[in-house]
Amino acid sequence: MNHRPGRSQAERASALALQTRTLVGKLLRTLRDHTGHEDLSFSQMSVLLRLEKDGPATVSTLARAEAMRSQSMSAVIASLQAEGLISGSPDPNDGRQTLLSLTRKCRELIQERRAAKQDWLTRAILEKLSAPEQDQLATTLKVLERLVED
Amino acid sequence: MNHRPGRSQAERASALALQTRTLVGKLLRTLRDHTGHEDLSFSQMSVLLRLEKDGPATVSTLARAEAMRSQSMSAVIASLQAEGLISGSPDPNDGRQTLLSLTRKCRELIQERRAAKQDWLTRAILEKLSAPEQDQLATTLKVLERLVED
DNA sequence: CTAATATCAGGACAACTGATATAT
DNA sequence: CATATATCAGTTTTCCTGATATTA
Repeated sequence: MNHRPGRSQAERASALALQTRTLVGKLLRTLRDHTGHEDLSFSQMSVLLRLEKDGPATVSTLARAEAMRSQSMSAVIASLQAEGLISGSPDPNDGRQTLLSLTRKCRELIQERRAAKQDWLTRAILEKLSAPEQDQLATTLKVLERLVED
Repeated sequence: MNHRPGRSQAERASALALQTRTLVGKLLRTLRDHTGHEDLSFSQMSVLLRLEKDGPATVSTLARAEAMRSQSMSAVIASLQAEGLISGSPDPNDGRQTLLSLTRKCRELIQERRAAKQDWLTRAILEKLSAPEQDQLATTLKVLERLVED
């Protein structure tokens, strides 16, 4: 169905761009809906999951990882600290930086949620995508990463 | 690299979910940055491109297509009408509905922008993705569509 | 009368810009 | 001094909820 004659590369890329753009918007809104209002926000959740996966990080590092300004990330961090989910300790090697890590309370919360399968996206991937489709998603995510790298 | 022993399906799905979540956030912010501030917003652009591709539509239809409330879509539409980019005419068959379509001015604007290759995402797809990667992206987009369908 | 469409009003949240303090 | 990190303050944008008018 692709590469059919009469359709230029540019037209094809343009159609792909529209599809991608729309899907990003839909996924964002759907994720936000399913993350829960009295719960954690989209950005808060991203930060927690990242810290859990990669270990302690600084505000700047997290901001870059999410393609967000450090001022915006500071606000996310402050809200998470206010809820006792992450804690910061000064970096002994560089006084400007603060190393952020998950509190025990947060780790327990994540474990609970994971056990209760409360993450909508994880559940959707498990239930609606076959193993080959999951592989394909993983590969495409790497490709898309290239687009936002700069 | 996938399906390696010792890693449960659930862990794999969880990791994929994190990657997906992060990418959605990054793509959204990157798209918003590149769409231009004094220009059209992310949502405005999505609506215009959709109307161009699929022809006239109603507020409700557009809202559903973007997984957004009709009240929110109404606001997007109002802003586009204020700029003279779309026009609405009452549906003769159903007095509740208004059929929205692109104005001549808007079509010309889109053509100009396309000729000037001003859409960042289209350009990025053309320049950074090989033809097979573009095919793969198209297939994965369909898979992801299933996740947000409900 | 019930359901669907669209809009108005008000509010919450996310992320921005600009300015500032501190440490390298 | 120039650069990097982090935060404070103020603002904009986007999208939401709830209520209302209109038409099917």
